[in-house]
Amino acid sequence: MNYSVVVVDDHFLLSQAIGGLVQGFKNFNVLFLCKNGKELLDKLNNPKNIPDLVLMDIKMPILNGIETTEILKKKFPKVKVLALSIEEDEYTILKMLKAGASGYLMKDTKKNILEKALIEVMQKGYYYTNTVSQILIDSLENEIDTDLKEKEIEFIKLACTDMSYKEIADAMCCSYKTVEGYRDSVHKKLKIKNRIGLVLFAIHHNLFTP
Amino acid sequence: MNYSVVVVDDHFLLSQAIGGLVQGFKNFNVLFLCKNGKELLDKLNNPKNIPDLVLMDIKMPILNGIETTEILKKKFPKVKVLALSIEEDEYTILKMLKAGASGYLMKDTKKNILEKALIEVMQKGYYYTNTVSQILIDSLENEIDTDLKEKEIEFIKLACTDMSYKEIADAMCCSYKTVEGYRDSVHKKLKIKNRIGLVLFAIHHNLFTP
DNA sequence: CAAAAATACAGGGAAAACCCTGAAAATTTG
DNA sequence: CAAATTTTCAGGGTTTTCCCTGTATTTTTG
Repeated sequence: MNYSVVVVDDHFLLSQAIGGLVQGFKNFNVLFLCKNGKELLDKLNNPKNIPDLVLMDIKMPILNGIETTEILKKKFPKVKVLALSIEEDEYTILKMLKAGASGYLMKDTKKNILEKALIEVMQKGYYYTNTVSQILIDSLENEIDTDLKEKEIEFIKLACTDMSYKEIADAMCCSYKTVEGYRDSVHKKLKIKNRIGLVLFAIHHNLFTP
Repeated sequence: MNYSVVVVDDHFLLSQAIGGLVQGFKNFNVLFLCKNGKELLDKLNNPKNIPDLVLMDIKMPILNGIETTEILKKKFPKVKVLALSIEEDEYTILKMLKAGASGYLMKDTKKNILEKALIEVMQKGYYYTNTVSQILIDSLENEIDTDLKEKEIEFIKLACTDMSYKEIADAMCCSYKTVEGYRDSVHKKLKIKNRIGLVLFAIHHNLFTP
């Protein structure tokens, strides 16, 4: 059995190099490479381009890994997604797995682990490292209260620019006092004490990419 | 002639994959891989480990690419350094070239460009893409006033946390008014209008890694 | 060594951010 | 449809940030 793989990553050298590694594995061949999620989804309109597995980076321009995975799994549930990211952040990992990824490989992954992961995902349907499993278990216990509303997320993204809250209110077409309300609830939910903390949270949790 | 290459990058898959690419090039072989600058410098204490060329990432834990290159070029001026980074930020590129790098490859570099760059660096002594050349020219014209003082850089790093300026003053063992002075001069130099802008600048220019 | 420049710090005022309480208006739900 | 909840927004006060002018103190430089 031979499996086709697509690598999606905006870092060209990385995707090309990973493609090379995958091509070297038994039973796997690389179909093509993509620079971002948009490019991948466009390509998949042609049935010839549908792979068995997608190796997907998370931080990407235009359409990131989480959004791309959500759309991809809706349209093509059979295509397996293996997340491949530099960041090892709990929140992001959970988001990616919720979106439908079958596994999550970190930046310190070695060649033979990549091969093992590819094989297990195609055969068992999933591959979780110990670190990822532990995060999953912890998340069940803690039940992280991070169900941010749409408006709150929109606010956070704007709070990551050098706009004042008054300017943010204009941009969101609402009162300045409403923006203060968003800020207060976000501060409470995320246990953050000021706007700098909010920016750092947003970056770490991929709500905002600087 | 056969040249030895060392790859320094905290992203294991990337360094391994790039190592694979380089190993495939004529006249080049990979000596070893490193996870950060500290690891590289330690290894170089053994004369057997001194390569002809180092492919160096910039964002790394412990010791970053700029600092590592500075130390490396002082101790071993003959070793060529080729920067290999995800970020294409003017300030960082200039810093890296000033530190002694013989070239700067961006994230969209392709396999054959990498080979060409390696060959040119070893033969001509340098390799600059059009983008990098343009940045160099622009910098000469604009003479970017970004010679931040030590204290200002220390301040910026602290301003990237959720500390108040009062707390920063305590941390820096100086008056609150002095901290305000640092802030004002930094705002002026970098043409920034508030603390969020400063954080974003610091991230983009690798003064701070979130 | 004197002039110039850089550095550390102050006063004081305006703007923005922070943080309560509370109350219409809209939405969800039994 | 009425009750409960969520969302939007207001008043008002405190703290922090921002920004100006100005002045000793130290350092650099001709």
